[in-house]
Amino acid sequence: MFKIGDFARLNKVTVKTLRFYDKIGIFKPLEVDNFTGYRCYSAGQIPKLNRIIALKNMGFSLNEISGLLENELDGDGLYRFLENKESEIIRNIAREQEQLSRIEALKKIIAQEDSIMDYHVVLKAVEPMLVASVRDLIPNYSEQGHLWQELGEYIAKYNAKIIPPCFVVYHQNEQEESRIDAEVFEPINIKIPESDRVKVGVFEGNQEMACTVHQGPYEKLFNAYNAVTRWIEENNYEITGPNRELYLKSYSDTGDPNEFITEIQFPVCKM
Amino acid sequence: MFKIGDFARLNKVTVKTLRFYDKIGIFKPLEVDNFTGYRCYSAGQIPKLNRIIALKNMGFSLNEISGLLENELDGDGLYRFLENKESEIIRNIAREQEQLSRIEALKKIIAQEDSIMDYHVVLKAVEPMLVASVRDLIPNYSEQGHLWQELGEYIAKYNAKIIPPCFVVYHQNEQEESRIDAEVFEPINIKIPESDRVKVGVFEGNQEMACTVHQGPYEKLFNAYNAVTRWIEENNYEITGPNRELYLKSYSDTGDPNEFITEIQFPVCKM
DNA sequence: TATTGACTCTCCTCTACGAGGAGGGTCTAT
DNA sequence: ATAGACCCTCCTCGTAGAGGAGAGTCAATA
Repeated sequence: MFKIGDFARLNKVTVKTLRFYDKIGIFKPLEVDNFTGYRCYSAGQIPKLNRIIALKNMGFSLNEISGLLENELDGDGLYRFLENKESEIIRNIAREQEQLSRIEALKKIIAQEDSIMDYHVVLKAVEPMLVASVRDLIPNYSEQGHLWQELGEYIAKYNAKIIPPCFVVYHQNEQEESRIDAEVFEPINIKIPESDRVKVGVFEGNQEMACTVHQGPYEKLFNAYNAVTRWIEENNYEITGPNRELYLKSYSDTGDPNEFITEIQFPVCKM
Repeated sequence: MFKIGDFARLNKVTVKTLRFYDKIGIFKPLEVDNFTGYRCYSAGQIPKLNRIIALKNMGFSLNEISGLLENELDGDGLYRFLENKESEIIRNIAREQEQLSRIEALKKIIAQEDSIMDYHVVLKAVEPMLVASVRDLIPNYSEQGHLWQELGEYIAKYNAKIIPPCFVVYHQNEQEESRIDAEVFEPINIKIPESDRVKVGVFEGNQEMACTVHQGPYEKLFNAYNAVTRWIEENNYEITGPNRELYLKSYSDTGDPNEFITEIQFPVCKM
């Protein structure tokens, strides 16, 4: 018979651990002195404690272990249990590899240009949403005000409500290189009729969008584009469609272009 | 200005998360209505939130992140910080690879012989300890009683105290194959003189010992040996010295060999 | 026999990152 | 006026113990 300290030394666990295992009922002392409360362990209990430690070293939680020890499941059940835990661990490792690749990407950035963390890229899922849109060719990026006006008036006419933020998609424009094929979108709350200029429908979502946020005038937006496309490359993602520009704070909110907030989103998937 | 729900939707985090970040002070709303307590966020805060999320995706804790955001450390400091986190993640991955290899080993065992978890092998560190020992050639494993008696009497003569458990090391015996070169050990509490039969000294420890516990008569001990050596092989360890047999419960504690408890320990290192 | 040091007991708080829910106040549209 | 959607604070819960306070117990020594 061992007192708790000796038993702990023998099995290379702490006294705290043994008391904790007693408390949660996974491994109880053989007997407890009624008067002093001293715990008493026997050598015959060592195999069970060893089992617990071995399973813990395989990554099982104490909850899972006590289930395993009590349920006495058959070979097949145990086998499936082990395989589940394996795939869980494999998922964890994959997540950690992702973390490593993101850290590597950031390291490269600060090593090269010492521009410390101006942009941070995150992955988000974007839900499908009901939108109204107007698409047209414009001579340059600045001249899209009339499209917004046209779209806003149309939505107002039908008493729909705009759910910010609004955004733009720049389509590939192969025929005409001098002008930009822009489509401006407003998310709305109810379905309204279409016209030949205004399309209404559900804008599909994307499970993975690589996003970053730019603060300042639109002339410097290219920095944000550089940051995202670089991140996408260095973390081994691929662009799977046209990107969006979300206007989170713009002319209608402030007069100072330094306060403009714009989010860039690229639909991507892991290569 | 956004209410908490809108801001959460926009950034793909939960309301709970924003409230929590407010509470721990890592990301506070721009302003809080004095009367209603409603939190109010602005678009200008999105870059900071994005930074937080990006760093979280690299595996940093919120504590580390708030340190990073406040301290504004230079490129070098940040670089070292990133490298520390990388090596931490790499250690985690290594640990999980270990878990996988142990699970694989267990899977093989239950697939092959369906002997469900009779033995569990764990790694322990063993401390150096003061011991007295007697070494001799014996005709077979059972005939070691006289060695124990000789050792016990010698120790008693010098009033030293025995600190269980006692153990045996079976040395390689090249000259004489018919007899076994056994050395029996008792850990003791004080230094006593040596004799030509009894050696006294510090028995060196081992950082890594692969251990398992056998319950039952000594005739079946070979099963435990099989389990350990197999585990060592399948988890890519190497045996680095002679093994020990610890008698945790034996003749002196019980008359029933089915209650004997014996631990097998092999010093190993990762290949 | 008294004391000392090593050991043990219970009970409390702490860790990280929120999730889930209770109970109650607020806003907006019908 | 009311319903539904929001918002607030405060509480508990999970992992696997670690750390410490305050008090009781045991064995050996002075």
